[in-house]
Amino acid sequence: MKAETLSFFERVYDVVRLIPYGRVTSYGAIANYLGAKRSSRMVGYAMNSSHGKDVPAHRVVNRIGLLTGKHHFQGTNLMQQLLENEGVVVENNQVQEFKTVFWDPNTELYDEH
DNA sequence: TCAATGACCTGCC
DNA sequence: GGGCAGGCCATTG
Repeated sequence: MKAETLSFFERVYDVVRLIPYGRVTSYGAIANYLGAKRSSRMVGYAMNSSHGKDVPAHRVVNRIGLLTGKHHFQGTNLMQQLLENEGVVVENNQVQEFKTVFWDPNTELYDEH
């Protein structure tokens, strides 16, 4: 909430907000986009602090498309509901066609054709 | 300041 | 091919 808070967390939020509608990404992809591929855990940790912010954390899943953070959402299947609402097929807490709905900031934003 | 946590990822058995 | 354990880095107590 202060200038000091503006760090990895805010950067993660910014990238998450850039996720298009009906698309999802992984923690590692965001971390890699931030230049800290090894800080993938920090991305998830940042999401933990994203509560109360306009950050579509439901669009962020692990590298296998598993809704690991669903447990942290308000409802039990709220995260899945939001994803399905955007057209993302989710089953057993797992995103179907993950590679199809997957949105890699490194590829989409930079777009190094 | 030190130590522990964490919505992960990669590597090894 | 599947499962288990360790490591990384930043934030919080």
